[in-house]
Amino acid sequence: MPKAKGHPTMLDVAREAGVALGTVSKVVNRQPVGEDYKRKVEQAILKLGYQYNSSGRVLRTDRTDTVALIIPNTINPYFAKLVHYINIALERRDKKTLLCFTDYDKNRELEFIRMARENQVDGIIALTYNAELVIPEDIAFVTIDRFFSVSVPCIASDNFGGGWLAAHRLYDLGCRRLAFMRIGSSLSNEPSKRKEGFVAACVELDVPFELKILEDNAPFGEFEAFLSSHIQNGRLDFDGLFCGTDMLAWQMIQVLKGKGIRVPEDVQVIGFDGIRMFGTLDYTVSTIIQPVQEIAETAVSTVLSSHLSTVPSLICLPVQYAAGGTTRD
Amino acid sequence: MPKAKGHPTMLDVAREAGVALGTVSKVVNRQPVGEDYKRKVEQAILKLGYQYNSSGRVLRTDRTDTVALIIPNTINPYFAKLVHYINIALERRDKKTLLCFTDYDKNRELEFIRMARENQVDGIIALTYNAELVIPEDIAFVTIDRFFSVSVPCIASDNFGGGWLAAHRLYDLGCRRLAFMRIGSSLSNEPSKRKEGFVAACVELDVPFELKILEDNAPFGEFEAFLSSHIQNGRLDFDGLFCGTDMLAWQMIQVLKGKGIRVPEDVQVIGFDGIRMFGTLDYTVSTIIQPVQEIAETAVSTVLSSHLSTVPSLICLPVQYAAGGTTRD
DNA sequence: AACGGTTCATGAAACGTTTCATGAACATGA
DNA sequence: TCATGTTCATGAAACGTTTCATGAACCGTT
Repeated sequence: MPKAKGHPTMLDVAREAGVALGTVSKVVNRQPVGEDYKRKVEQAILKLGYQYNSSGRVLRTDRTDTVALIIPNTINPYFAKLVHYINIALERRDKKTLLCFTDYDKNRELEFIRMARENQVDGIIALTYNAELVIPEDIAFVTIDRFFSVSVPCIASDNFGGGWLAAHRLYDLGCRRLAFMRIGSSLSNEPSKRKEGFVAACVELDVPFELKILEDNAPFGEFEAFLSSHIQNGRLDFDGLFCGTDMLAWQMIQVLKGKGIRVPEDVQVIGFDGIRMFGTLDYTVSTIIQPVQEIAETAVSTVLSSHLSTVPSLICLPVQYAAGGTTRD
Repeated sequence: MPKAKGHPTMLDVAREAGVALGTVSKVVNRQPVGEDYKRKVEQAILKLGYQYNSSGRVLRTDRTDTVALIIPNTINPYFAKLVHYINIALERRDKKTLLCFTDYDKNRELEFIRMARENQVDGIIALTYNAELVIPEDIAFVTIDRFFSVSVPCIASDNFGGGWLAAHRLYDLGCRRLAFMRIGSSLSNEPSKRKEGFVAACVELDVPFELKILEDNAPFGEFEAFLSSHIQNGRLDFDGLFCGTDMLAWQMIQVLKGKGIRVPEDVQVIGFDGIRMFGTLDYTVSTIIQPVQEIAETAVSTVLSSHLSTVPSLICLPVQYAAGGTTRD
């Protein structure tokens, strides 16, 4: 008779079935077991309503089948998409997702990493803006969009190529004077390379260009002032604008419209990310699409295999251009 | 000397410090311990680089400090906000979030619940569209936006009141003929009450109204056909439109504009949710704002206390109206 | 000095699983 | 028939923590 206490255990099942504890374990784990033993165990499991309890295995084997995911939030649709596809990719491999939103708070990040280690996670995937973060060496760690060191694999899209592509596309669409805008100057991460690619293409095309990079918490009005300073007699003195993110592009388009500048007639605008309005509609700005699903898939497969082999230190995945009505294509 | 094998354990710390195992446990758990003992243990922890391992505690106490969260996706910004605030609320209580995106797939839901139980989670918070879901009785369970039974607490915003408010607001803004649109007819859940509230207000105000409810996977064109059928000589025969979600409202506004109907001059439109474009900007449609943060907070506190007391079976949280440029206020 | 009361260190037992050395049972080949 | 392999059930040990009964040490009171 099973103990009056909590749920029945493998031992209870073994007694009920008249077999050994180890046999029950094998049946539960689908290891080879004689037919009649298997049948007896399965009947006992049904009869007692036995439920597997993973805590025993975790203690014994240190295997939790859990990956921790660190990301600032899901309010930003790019992050939301990442979280989604990472969870899907993990689930397909029968792994669980332990979630942490940092809200850009360093302490929450550190606290969570400590907690994740306490919980014996199989690995950590992190998208962090904390430049000083010390990556633990003894745990599988993969970063997204930020390169730390050759021993920590970083997954990102081809930001340089994306910037290059944006400039070329604007040029091909007839623009002869370009501008780039971005917010967030303090941290040098992979997305910073969007500017580098843009500049490289401008130089290569021998086309004049402007750069405007605001500090992280700069007042929004500074962008407006920048635009105003480039307007003479109601005309903008550049005809192609590349923004670091779709969200910024969207905001700039509102400002431009407010000033009577037409998009795409007077100025063509390209953003970055490939974010759809409300997650389902057409692209609302012309954009460089990040391959979010592939980034997620790669991050997951990398973090799960990083203990096996020497892993690449930086993986750049190809981006794609998509017209969205803010360019003349 | 600690065993050559893995990380040092409490027992290693105890030996190093020359105290008993239980004493180390007390220090780690901040239970009262004599000053000198405490000091010795802390030194030993530092010296050995001891790291707490939660698997022992989980096995012994069945306490994982983990709550499972089941939600269709984070692509939908309303879900994304919920996930965010639920995680924040859990983290504030030192709980971890185990995440599952179902993508509206029943099997994934069931599989995840089984897994969550195996992992001894402290509770489950679920936003599900699976009407036939059988809620396990032996685990703390809280639902969002869908009522199952009196024994399963459900958290939602005041959907009826929101529908009522939308109709009243449209009336107060001068509308004298209203329409309601929604997608998803198969399931009767809390958000379905938006229509009920809307209808109740229309009856109360004695104002004529139309209802258009599409099946879950109906082609988008049916909405367009519905609108077309209400246009005579380039004029819409209703002047106030309430949509079940902001996303639908946004889509309808695009369609209306395409047909030369001006918003809000010719028809005023109110949505539901309070979703901001890109998560940061002003409301892009006039809307009934759901108190997402309060919903999250309430769901978390309910699921964590549901073993203590008898809990309410349905909690409705107040909504709020916000103008967003698609109404004349 | 004796006694009751309080505080707190001690260390063994228990949690539910996996793993592994052992040996039983049986099959194969000479 | 015996030697040799092969398969597979057995059950004890181990994983790292919490908990609890025990008793030592100390304090204040009579």
